[in-house]
Amino acid sequence: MSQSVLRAARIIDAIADEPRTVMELAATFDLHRSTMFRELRALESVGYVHRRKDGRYRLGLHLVSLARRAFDDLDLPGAARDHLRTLHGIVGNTVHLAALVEDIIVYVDKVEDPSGVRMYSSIGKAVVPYASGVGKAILAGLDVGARDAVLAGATWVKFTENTISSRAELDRQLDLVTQQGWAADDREFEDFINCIAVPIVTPLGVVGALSITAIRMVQDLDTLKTRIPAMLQTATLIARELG
Amino acid sequence: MSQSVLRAARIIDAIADEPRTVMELAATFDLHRSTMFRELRALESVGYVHRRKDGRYRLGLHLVSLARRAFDDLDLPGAARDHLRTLHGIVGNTVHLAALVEDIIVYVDKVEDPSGVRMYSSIGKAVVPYASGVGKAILAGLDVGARDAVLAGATWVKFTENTISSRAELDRQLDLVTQQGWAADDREFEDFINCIAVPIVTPLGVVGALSITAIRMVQDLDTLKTRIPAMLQTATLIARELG
DNA sequence: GACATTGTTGCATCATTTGCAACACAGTTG
DNA sequence: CAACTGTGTTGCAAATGATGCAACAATGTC
Repeated sequence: MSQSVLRAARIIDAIADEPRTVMELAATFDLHRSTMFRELRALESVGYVHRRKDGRYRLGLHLVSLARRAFDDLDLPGAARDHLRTLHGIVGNTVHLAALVEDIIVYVDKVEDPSGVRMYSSIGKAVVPYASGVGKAILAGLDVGARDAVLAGATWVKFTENTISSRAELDRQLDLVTQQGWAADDREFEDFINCIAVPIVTPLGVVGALSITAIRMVQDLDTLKTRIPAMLQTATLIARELG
Repeated sequence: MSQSVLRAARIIDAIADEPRTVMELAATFDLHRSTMFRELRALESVGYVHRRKDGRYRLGLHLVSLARRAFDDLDLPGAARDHLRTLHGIVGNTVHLAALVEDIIVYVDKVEDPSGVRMYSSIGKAVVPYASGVGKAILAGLDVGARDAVLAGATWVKFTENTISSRAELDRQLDLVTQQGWAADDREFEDFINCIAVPIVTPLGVVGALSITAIRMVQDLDTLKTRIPAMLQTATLIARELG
């Protein structure tokens, strides 16, 4: 059973790449025309591919409706929950999880440091994208269009002296974030708080980010940076669990 | 080859319905556990399904990335083009095609009545959702959330005496549109113009609408209504071509 | 109008998938 | 704690389903 399904999946991928004819696909997969024809007919009957008037096959609509549900079922908090707690056990700091939900970034989970100061941040609260570690970690992984959408309502309020206050400056920083794979918030939202964030990247792109936070006087940014490897691994584990 | 693929598709649909275990699926499809296990492993290896920690399978992320492309490839104007011209040949009136593109409704094609008056409406122009036949035909097919999104920027300008000028009044009319399957624009945008519109509905939901337009003095609304069966059939043909 | 190319179907062969049995592992119960 | 129940997982021989072929249909091309 695996062979048929595997090949069907590869055929669908080929069609996703660009619409193809029966002959092209038969040649690509080294199959007889008749075989490929039957395969495509089967895929068409379940709505996975669709035959255009010109004879080429493209992806079918049923795939889209499936994906909508797959996306709705995507449970970032659920997938992350245990890993965040494990990370917290390692680093000790408050750990935040943020998700990108339709152009806005929202905190969806956090693990407080019981011994430390409780910080003001609540689950469900929207994140200021340009003034937070998770915001920057997520923005750095988006293409221009998506980045524009997230920043559409940006007011560029200067919360602190370090707050990024222009799109140009932000874009410059995001380039760096993309390169290094993590983002810092160096007193950019609150004067006494630092944080480091890493994106959670699935085959779909960035779906969220996680961060660790510290009071500046207790731990400086360089101390937090030593935690980056652990954070990256946590992010990878969460991504794997998602998909 | 068809049988394996067909069943795989049905299994995926079952999982889309809600996450399932190997045993449940084996029972549903009357297969041995081992067989279903192997099937799911194959589907997992290509990213179509994903095994959660609790052992249940849910849809995989690869499906979502496929769907994104499928959706991008969706070519409403291309699929509609010939059918619109055929319809124009039958009814004679100016035919418009509108698409719902990310919360806004846009004219994407039209067939002018060469003998009639050229009407002011251009391809690419955004439609006023509450003051047009195609707008109402589309809105009627959307759920509350999507309807809210489309109407987010609505100004409720009264273009004519008949223009709908409140959400409540619109919602009332849309109920009727949903019931009857078509929408009218009875001098609601321009005093001298009437139109009838029908939605184009795919398995994904409403993706657009088409309309026929007439100068009120030349053809009244009742005359236009006689064209509804032809329009509905055209919409069905277009939807079929899309999917 | 003949030719070339691709689409489409029936059929016998062949390969893949299937169910079984057996083992592994976890959670549960007496 | 040990036996048990339910599920996950793998090897193997039987059986079902997929494959290529050939032949025909349909379409476009020279």
